[in-house]
Amino acid sequence: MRDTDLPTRRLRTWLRLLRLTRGTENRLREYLRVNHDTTLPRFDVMAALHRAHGPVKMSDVSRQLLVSNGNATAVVERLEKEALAARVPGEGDRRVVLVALTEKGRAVFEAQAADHKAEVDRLFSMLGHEELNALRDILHRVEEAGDAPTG
Amino acid sequence: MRDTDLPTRRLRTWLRLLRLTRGTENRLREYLRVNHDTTLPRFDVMAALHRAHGPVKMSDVSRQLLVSNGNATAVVERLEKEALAARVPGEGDRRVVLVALTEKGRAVFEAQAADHKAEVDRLFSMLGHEELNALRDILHRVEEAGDAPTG
DNA sequence: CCCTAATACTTTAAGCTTGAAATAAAATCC
DNA sequence: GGATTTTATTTCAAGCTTAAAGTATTAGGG
Repeated sequence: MRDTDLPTRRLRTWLRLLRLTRGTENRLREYLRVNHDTTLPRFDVMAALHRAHGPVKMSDVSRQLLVSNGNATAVVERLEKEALAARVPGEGDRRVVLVALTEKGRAVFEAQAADHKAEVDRLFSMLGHEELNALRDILHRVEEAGDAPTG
Repeated sequence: MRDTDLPTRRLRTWLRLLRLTRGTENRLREYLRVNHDTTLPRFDVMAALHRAHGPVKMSDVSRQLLVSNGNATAVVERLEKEALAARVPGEGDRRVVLVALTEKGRAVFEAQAADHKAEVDRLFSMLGHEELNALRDILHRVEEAGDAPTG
């Protein structure tokens, strides 16, 4: 396959990338389910809230996670039902709704996050600094392209 | 961030990879919806059937796409309802169910696939042979690891 | 052979996700 | 400053997805 044209190579690479991502997500989902009785969407939203060190607009949650508005609403609703997150009305703009982790949510997330990081480390243990550098350069190149898929 | 430790770098790289994949999937979903009135799961299943050049076991579909058995059943059911795919009972083993594209399904898919490939080519147009080579090496390294997430 | 275990698939309940419509509030424009 | 448009969020219907339980069939071990 030495002379494969670029479009074909790009397609094949994308399919392999997608497969790697799906497989990794499956492992992490299983890990979070078995060890922390939670799901990836919940974990992702809590991670976004934790990262922010304070209340976050609903729209920022969905923008960051690249999911729809309705999705953010739904997941936050479930987190609220378990007292892991709480909604606060926006101060200046009354259309805005802010979300933040509760005390309980912060504690629960930090325990999950430590384990999650260790699991990711294990899943990608075959990649050292050199490979990570190469991957960093490629991701950077994709992200900086005007119509970058990551917005 | 020059001295970031490996576990942290692996986690950050994974998060960026996930973001790239989600963004790309969002674009392709939108593209298929607008231009071909179909969805990614349907497209993925049809691609697996098309690739096989003949009937495929249900279990092979789910294994290939890294989704659950029940999911494969559900998506195939919808494809069947639109006469794009058809189920055939397995010959030797009566537990087995085989699936294949119909004539219509094959024609429909081939049109979709050509456009899909062009769109992927566009989304990754910033990657040339050199970057694809680097990415190929990294993916290969991950895949060949014993506990590779891609199974 | 018959019993048990393993395999292939489907069904079900619950949760996830999207796109579009609905609601509400703020910004813009005569 | 009242009408229109834009922005922020929620609601809704439909489809996607999983994990677990259920059904049917085959394989293996006395």
